[in-house]
Amino acid sequence: MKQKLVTLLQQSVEALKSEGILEQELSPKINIDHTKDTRHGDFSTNLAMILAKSAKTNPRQLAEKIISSLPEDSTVSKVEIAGPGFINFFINADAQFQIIGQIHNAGNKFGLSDIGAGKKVQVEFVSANPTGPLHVGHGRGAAYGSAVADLLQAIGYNVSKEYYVNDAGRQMDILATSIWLRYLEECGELITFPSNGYRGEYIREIAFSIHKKAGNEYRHPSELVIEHIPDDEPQGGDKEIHIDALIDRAKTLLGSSLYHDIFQAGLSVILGDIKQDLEEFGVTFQEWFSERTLMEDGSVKEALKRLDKEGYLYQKEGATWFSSSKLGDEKDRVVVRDNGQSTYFASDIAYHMNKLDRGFDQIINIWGADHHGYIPRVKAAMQALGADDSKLNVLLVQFAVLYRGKEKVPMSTRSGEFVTLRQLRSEVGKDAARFFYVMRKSEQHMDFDLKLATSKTNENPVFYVQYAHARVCSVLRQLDEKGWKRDLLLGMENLNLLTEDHETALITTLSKYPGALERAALQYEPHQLIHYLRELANNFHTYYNAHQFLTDDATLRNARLNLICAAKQILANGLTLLNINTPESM
RNA sequence: GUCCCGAUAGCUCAGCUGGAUAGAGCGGCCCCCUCCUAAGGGGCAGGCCGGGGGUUCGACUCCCUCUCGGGACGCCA
Repeated sequence: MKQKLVTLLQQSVEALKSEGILEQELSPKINIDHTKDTRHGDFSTNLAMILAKSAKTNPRQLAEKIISSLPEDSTVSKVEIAGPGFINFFINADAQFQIIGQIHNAGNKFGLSDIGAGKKVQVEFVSANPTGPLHVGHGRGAAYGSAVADLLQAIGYNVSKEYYVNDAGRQMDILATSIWLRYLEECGELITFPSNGYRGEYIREIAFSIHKKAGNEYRHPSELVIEHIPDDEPQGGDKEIHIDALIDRAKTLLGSSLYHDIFQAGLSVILGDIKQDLEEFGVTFQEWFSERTLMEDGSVKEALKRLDKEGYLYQKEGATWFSSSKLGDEKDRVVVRDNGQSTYFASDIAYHMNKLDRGFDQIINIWGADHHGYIPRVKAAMQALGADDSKLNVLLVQFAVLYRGKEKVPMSTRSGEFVTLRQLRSEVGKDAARFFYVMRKSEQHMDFDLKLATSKTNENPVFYVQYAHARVCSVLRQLDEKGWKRDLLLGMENLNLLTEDHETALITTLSKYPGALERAALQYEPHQLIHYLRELANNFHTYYNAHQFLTDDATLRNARLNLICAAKQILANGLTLLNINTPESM
């Protein structure tokens, strides 16, 4: 409908050009908006106000001329000038009704489009270190990332969802060592657990199962384990030095093969847990990309070689630096440490090189907001690799701050004191969790009150939307119980009986769905879709309370049924896209 | 100190790439089930859109500045 009005206005502008009223080279962007107030018609444009200056006349006069050279069209019943120079369009009711038939014909495909034209987009998200279960902070990234990806898919992009697994590096060594120490405890050794180790209960569980399976195979006396190890922080030492020494000790005592066993056991259990957790949350990935493979297959070396070849690497103080400051970063960054190990950032450069090589037209990274300082250096790396860094789009997600009532819940992965995504799901359910997470703008701080979210009294907006869907289903069941049958054709032929204010409002809202979906997708703002669905549900509930659908008059009844079934379809399309269930009864 | 994000009703937040009288939910008060699930609906009260400048026909929206919150600034990942 919008497109149609744009075309009509374009024709009018062309006509005015040839009359010499408007300048030839003018090609204004034509803006059509839904009106907020029905007294202003259905659509409006600010075209006259935009062009008034260059046409050297006032907006209302110009609007007059635009209207008079507007071609006749059967869908437009009235055109008015209002306010400072808005041109308001009133659409024929018959044309408005068409949306119901369109929704019925397209079904669950209604709203989908090919705006993306099949362009390849990669969305990388969650990518939490596999050192423990996902917590509620990761949950937000998961919900947001999958929503963004699914929305882009819906408007015709070819989307690939990916999880980058940080299965290399010091954190993983700390994990392996933590497991080993718990294992030693399991064997009966007396161990003072490092303050910097992973303290979660899941570590003990992994240790327990290793002990159960392998007995004392990995056991060493605690005296040997702690011999000459520098003090931990509580004893006045440095916790980092302490844990690094323990890692070295683990590697020495166990040897690389046995150490790798422990490492691998930890990784596979935790990663398996994460995968299952996400799957139950309705989040799936095409690719789980391992950081370690980048190191093992030489990609990291290759990436550094390319940077070196372009003259972006130099040596200083025993380390290798990338001169990212030449490319917009605030300072240069180390890529190979003085101990010969490459940094996390080096892996990241290789990873993005890999993404580029895979030929994505657009790369979207979803990161926690605390990583925003990384954006310039990654973009710098992409430029250094000869790529267009505008291909990379980093979306930031603020952490959710948890509250229990008025009390802030402290969270730290190390201390093991955190609320997991799994706990959240079991308490509030998948639907509520996803809905809540995506309800807010991603870069907005979010207060997540567990008490409120876990309370059985439902102030939860997800039910409001789901209930609208269930209510339509209920009406259809009632129809059946009354021994009536739905007559689709009869309803379609009598849509013109839908003249109540509530009905036109609902129809208008339905017609906004494709636009809402498109905007939500292109702006990476799934919350816009949520807001749309709430508006739609509200329109429906109001209508439901004001009018009886199952009237004795079969023509009116079937017309109304067609309308509410269209509403049901859109509710289902939107909720399904967000991976939220559409219950038939509640 | 530099950078990022935020500041809108008592609370939590929207405000659709600058538009007409700033909205919703919750909380408060008042109404609506002989009627398709009241997990619903209707109404009332509640706002210097953080302050101040600027651009514009027009600003919650864009620019500058200040104030106040949150976060980031490692040879950690």
